Amino acid sequence: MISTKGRYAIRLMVDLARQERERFTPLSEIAERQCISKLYLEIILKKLVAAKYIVGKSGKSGGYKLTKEPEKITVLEILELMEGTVAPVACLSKGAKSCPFRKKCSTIAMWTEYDKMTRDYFGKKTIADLV
Amino acid sequence: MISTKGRYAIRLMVDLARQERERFTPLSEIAERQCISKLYLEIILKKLVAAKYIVGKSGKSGGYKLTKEPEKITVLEILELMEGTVAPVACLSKGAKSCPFRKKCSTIAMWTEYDKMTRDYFGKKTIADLV
DNA sequence: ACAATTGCCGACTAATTTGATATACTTTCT
DNA sequence: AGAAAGTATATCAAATTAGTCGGCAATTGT
Repeated sequence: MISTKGRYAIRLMVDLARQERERFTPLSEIAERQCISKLYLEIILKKLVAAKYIVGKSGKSGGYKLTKEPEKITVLEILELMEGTVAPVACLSKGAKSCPFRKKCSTIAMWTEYDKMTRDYFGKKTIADLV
Repeated sequence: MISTKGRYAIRLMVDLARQERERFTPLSEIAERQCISKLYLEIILKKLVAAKYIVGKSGKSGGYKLTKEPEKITVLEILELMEGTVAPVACLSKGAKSCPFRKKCSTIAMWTEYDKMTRDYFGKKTIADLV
């Protein structure tokens, strides 16, 4: 299940996408609109800033804004950033240690197909689609 | 992400489906074949027995067997039994308290569609398909 | 210049889930 | 009787989740 970090991150990006493009939107404004704790949102924003999806600006009339068009940001990217992976099972996430049982595993094909479906769905969905 | 409970349960069902239909297969045999701790598998089997997917028989030449044809058991059923839900987000799982933010939520439609895809995929996949 | 505003950073915590393990007991067949 | 098997209950350590808190740094409107 997608955690609040991933879910909130998407809502946050959509919220920013709805604002005037060049304006810096303060966190307190977003938090209030989205009904999410400001303190908790900070953690999420920090990651998004580090990954250069948004930029922050301190001081009066500071805030956050997107660094690129919402059309060019997929939901998959954001989810992978926040959740680490969207793989349905541990053995399909990147960096997973190879499973010695894999060759005999009766279920791996099913998980692989489902993983592909998932990546396809979220990889085609952009932030702009949700605005 | 699907936990080991769900994943092991499916492998276990497939393993049983591969055995002679009326024979009781002892847990130790399954555990060895599937490389899963016998003690841990017990927890999983207990749930499957309680839900009447399999029956256990004590004593010598005892073990477990399926109660119905593998063609009639979907992966979705097993996953829901073991994981509680396959919903991608909390607000779509059954028994979730209604979200006051739902009407304004920019992402609920996406999650709902993905949830439908998921239920469709696993609802059509049966244990027999994995044998 | 300065005070208010806003982001940035690291640590902390409480509750829950996960992936088991251990022990004792009951049932059944030979 | 005794071995082989399932049944039941309890416990546990580690990780994850969802948040909170306090303080520092940057910026700007006046």
